[in-house]
Amino acid sequence: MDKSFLSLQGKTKIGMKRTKIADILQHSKVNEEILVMGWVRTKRISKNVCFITLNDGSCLANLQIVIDITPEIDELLSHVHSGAALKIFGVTVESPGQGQAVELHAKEITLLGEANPEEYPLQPKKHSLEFLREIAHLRFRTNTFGAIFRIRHAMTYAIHKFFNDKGFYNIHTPIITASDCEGAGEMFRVTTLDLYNLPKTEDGKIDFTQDFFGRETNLTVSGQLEAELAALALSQVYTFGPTFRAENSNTARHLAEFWMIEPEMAFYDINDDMDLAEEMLKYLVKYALDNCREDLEFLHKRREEEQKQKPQNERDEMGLIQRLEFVINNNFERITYTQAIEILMNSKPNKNKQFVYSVDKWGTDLQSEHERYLVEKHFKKPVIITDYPKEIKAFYMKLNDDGKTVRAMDVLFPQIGEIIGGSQREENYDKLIGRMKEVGIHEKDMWWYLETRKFGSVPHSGFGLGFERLMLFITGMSNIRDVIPFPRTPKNAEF
RNA sequence: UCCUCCUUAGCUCAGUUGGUUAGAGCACCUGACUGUUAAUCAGGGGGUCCUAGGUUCAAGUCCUAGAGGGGGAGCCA
Repeated sequence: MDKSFLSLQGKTKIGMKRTKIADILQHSKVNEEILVMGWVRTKRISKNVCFITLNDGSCLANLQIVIDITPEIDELLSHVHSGAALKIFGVTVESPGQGQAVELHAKEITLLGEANPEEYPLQPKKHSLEFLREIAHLRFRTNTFGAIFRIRHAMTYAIHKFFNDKGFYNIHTPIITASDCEGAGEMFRVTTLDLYNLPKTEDGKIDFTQDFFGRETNLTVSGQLEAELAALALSQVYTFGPTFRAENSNTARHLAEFWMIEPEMAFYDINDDMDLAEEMLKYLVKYALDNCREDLEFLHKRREEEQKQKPQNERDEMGLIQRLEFVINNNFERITYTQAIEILMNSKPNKNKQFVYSVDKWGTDLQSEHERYLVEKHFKKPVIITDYPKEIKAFYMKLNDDGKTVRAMDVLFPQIGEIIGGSQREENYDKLIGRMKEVGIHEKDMWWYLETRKFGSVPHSGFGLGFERLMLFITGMSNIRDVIPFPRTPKNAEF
């Protein structure tokens, strides 16, 4: 017999199914026979009774297990520590203690997996997020990361539901690509060539014709161009997949590998595009509030504690939940780049030279501090800025009649800055060729993209939403490494 | 990549002007306790003071270089 198996009264029914803790806490009445499995958070033991809080990830809350101590059970319990996995058969009883309505009176306990307390790093106390990042394989077992990754799942589902309900089709765009069309940043090379013995051409360059694809290939930086191809037949499509940037960005808002949602819609102009972006963001925030209440309230309290550590002037004006509700209940402010520059030039911090980069002329890109001023100080709500100078935007964006600006739109959120970047696309073949020449993109590399402008070209628009940026906003976390299970950043690909 | 701060027990941190054997709380182990909620109380074990070099009679503490991490910036989503 399994040594770790110990029966108090031996009543497990053969074939009995496990009940999730979320279901027990929500639906169970007293005096029900139940089988649970999960991981020990804490154990408190005295002479005659032992309390174990058990968590199985189905919800934030733990189930309290109550065990009457006998000599045999005492021996088993000496092997039970934080992190151990248990299977428990018992009967639900009304809890005489504080903190929970029902608890499980154990009849039979099986130790599924021990956790050596000398080595197990998680304790029933606050750990720093930096420390937990170093044990990303175990941080799922904390309240904070349990909540975050349950919400992350809910947001993934809500995104697919939102688009599905609107008649969009999900398109899987390639992860390995030969084009660097967007110029969105440094790319990761994909190759099967022997790096210690590279084949060379006669003029001494690397001979990529011998590589796996017979040409240079990279990991994608965006699925947008491929999504456009699909949109010009299926009308409304979206991608939701991983994207990669080899930029040496060391910030709390950048990852080398992140997930992006890129809807692309035929017959949409820039205003339709903005309407969709705003509708989607509000839908997702509302979905989180409606479906992730317990986890959000935990993160709300967590953030409140965090804010107390900060000096008064750096604290948030709103709590996490208030901020989410505020986004749902207020329309986003829509202004042009030109209006934004005017507001900034006349702003107090600009006149008092409080900006690191002062705003003195039309045409320069907005810095983080300027975006934050507009969103957090001037309008105090999400802002959409449109019609940027063409020089600071990508080649595929539709040129306005003024010849100077393009129909781009950026959605700016408090705390995190740019959460969405999008545009109406240039559907005119000649204008698109002209812009490509200006920025130095070769026609022959983009022949397939250009053909859509030759065969039944229509006005169309789209945008990109950084999934982890959305997660930052929803969870109130401040570092992007804490809203993706296994972050990829410069010098870090552990796990 | 730039600026800036940090690195002391498993974790969170203290460590005075450079001066004897480097401390606390939590965790762990032992004991006490009939209901705990990060239980409580008493006792115990636990250290490459990030690494390398230097200054000094003496370095956790000062200097130089490197590694790792945080915050901010750039680039962007």
